[in-house]
Amino acid sequence: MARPTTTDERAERMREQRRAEILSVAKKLFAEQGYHATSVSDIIRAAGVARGTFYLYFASKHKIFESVLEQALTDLRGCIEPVDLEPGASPPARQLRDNLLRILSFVVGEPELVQLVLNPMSSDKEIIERIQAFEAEATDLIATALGHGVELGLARECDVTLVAAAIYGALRGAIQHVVRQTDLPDLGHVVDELLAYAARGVAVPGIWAQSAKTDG
Amino acid sequence: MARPTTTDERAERMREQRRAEILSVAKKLFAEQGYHATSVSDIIRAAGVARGTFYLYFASKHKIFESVLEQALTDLRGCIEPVDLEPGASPPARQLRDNLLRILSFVVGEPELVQLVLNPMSSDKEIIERIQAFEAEATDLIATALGHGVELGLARECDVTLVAAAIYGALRGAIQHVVRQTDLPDLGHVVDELLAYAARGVAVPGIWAQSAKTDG
Amino acid sequence: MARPTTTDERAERMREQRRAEILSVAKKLFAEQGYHATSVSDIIRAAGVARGTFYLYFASKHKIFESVLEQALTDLRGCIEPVDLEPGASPPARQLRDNLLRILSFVVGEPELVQLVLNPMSSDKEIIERIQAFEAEATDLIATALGHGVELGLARECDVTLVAAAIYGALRGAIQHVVRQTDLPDLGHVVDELLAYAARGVAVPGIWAQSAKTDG
Amino acid sequence: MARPTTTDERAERMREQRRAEILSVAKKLFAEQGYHATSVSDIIRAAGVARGTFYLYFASKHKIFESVLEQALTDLRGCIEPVDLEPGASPPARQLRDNLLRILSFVVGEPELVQLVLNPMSSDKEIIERIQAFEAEATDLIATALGHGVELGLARECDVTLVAAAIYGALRGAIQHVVRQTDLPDLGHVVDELLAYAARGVAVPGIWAQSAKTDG
DNA sequence: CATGAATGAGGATTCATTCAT
DNA sequence: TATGAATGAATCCTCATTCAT
Repeated sequence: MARPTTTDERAERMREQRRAEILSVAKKLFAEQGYHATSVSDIIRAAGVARGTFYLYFASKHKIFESVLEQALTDLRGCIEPVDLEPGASPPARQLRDNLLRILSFVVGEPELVQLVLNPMSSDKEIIERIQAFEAEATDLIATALGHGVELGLARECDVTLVAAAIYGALRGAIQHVVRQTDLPDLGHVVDELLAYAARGVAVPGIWAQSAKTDG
Repeated sequence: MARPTTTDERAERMREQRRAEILSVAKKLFAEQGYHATSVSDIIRAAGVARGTFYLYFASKHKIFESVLEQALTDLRGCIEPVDLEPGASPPARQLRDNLLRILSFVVGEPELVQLVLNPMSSDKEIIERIQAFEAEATDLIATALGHGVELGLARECDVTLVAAAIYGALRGAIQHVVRQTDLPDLGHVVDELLAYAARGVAVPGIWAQSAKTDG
Repeated sequence: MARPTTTDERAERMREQRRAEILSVAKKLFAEQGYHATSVSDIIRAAGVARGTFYLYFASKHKIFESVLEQALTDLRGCIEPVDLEPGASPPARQLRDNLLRILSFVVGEPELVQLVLNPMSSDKEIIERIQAFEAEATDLIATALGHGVELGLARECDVTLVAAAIYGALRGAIQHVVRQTDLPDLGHVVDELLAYAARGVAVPGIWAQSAKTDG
Repeated sequence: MARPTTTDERAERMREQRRAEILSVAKKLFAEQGYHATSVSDIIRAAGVARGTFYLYFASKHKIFESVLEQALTDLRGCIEPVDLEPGASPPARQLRDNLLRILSFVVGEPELVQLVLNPMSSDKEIIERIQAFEAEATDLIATALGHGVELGLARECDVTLVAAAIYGALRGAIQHVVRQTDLPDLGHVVDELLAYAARGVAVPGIWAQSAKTDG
């Protein structure tokens, strides 16, 4: 406690800071120009570090791109809270709404990441596969939730994986739509529209009227 | 009638064939590896032509990519028939179904193009913009149709552009889902599920019961 | 005599014509753009012949350039009549004047050749050497004449080869000057000025007054 | 004073050295083989540097050629001191002689440059134009001097620009003559011969006897 | 003879990565 | 640690020449 920070710790912190700075700059550039169009020279120029320094923090251009992507996917995952169906939990529709709101809020704050993940202009196979893995993961999540819904009689019978893919796509489409707006829309409104659209598509006929009231 | 093909015509045909062959090989490679990861060397090796020959048919690597893309977008556009609301025309739902069926059939036959257009891994800004223009076009088409639906009382009031973006996304998601399957599913089934999902999402509450019967 | 031209002869003539046509076009292009900047494609396009045809008449791009150059040098040589010092011949100064006039007249009619020979922009070593050989030849001619002049007491003692090189250079400079004029000057005037300048430079002091009268 | 050279300064010097080394090698090759016949591969092989290193110092093959040429023209210009006609200055003939001596001395020490500037074998239009601009400049200088000479009654009336072109040509011819000698001649002798030739050509008749005494 | 599609060696340039200081 | 000069494999493209028709 006498010396809360050793020299090493301070050094470590500076190291982290520098790494973060380079990473941040790279994220911006990758999102703007794509992987191939962004050279290591671009990154070090923008970050104000020497060429050699870059390789002190990242093993290769490929690796820093992976780091950027990893961070993006991790952050995105962090927005999603699996729907809790326990008795005491808040209503599923509510949880769904909160999830969407979190995702959209995050995405609006980091539009570059959207570009990176949803329009991965220029990358190589491995990276595309990484992104597709994320999409599969997200789609699975939706499929699982949808499956539960069907079991519980909340959602109608359907080709669960196909509809999940469609829902993921719808969400993705909506996100792109939102991100492209010059002035940000009311996210609550977007979520409501989205839910109204997506939920109806899977709701069992009778249930709709009620859920509409609940959500609205 | 005596000489149905002149020498010139035959030469022209061979020229076309060769061009098509290179184009086809390039399409495959671009779809598999992306624009940057595919070198002209890759293309000529796969096509079995000399380096110079390539440039006899295409002015540059960029141009051949544009050709591939152009063809894809043109073919895709060709699948879409604007919905005819005239009295004598077949029911809109039917026309919608036919459109979807055509798109899916085409897409299933050319899975590489899907990769190219929907997951344009690696390309440069200009190309990405071309694809986004296509997406905007498609989304606009949907938005217009949706707007008409609302006016006619077939669809409920909603944020038309947002929902159109969601619908485009849903379609896109479904297509990717279909293309990824190893053994092709019954496209009719896919279309029905898709319609069931997408239509409900926008249908006016009362109408659903009927349209469900009609479509199902 | 019955048939003054056989089929072969006619064919031969046509062959010659075609060759000449290509050569002429090539001369123009080489003079305008230089050797390297002029492609075989440029030549055949301008000449309106097929690629293969070109190689029917000229073994290579290099060879056609040699032909162009050869023609130019031959024509240029044709303008020069060695000064005849025999008793009955016209006065040497007169012969000199005629030579210069012939050279300038030719050069003014074929400005491209000047460019080609005097400013051989872009050529390779071998060709440059060919041109230098021509220059050496011309300089030798001048040196010999100058030597005779010294022997005969018409020219003052001097470093004959050096002065010959200077005289050749002076002539060359004057030619370039003339060719660059947009509207052609009076060649007689140019020759007189040139002679006045060049002759004085080598004349024996005393002689000048007379030769000035003679020339003027 | 304690540390006369910082690390930076030393690095800068090394950088300069390397650049100079490549430039020197390139000058030699360009002079020997011409622009087109000299490949970047030739240069880096001769300079013993890697391909990338070349582009570290010169943006392109074209640029390094420009640098070589620029240096040559600058050095050449540096040899010329405009003739000073002020009362106290040394006699014009003397100044002329010194100029010529400087030019010849320089040229003898850098024979490659002569090749480059006077026989610019292979280059493109732009470069040829640059050289012609230099020639025009030099010719203008001579023309101006000659014009003054005429005004002052030192030179006879003549077509100034034409004679200037001839004088420039004569100088050029002499330079080529000198450079081609295997063993270098006495430059003083060359200059005297050249002056004797060139000066007489323009001197007013009467003046010659005197100036001959003065110069000789 | 004439044609022009096909060829492939060769050229200029880029850029991710290394390493001596 | 930080630096940035040096590296060279890899890329796109050109163009003189050939040869089957």
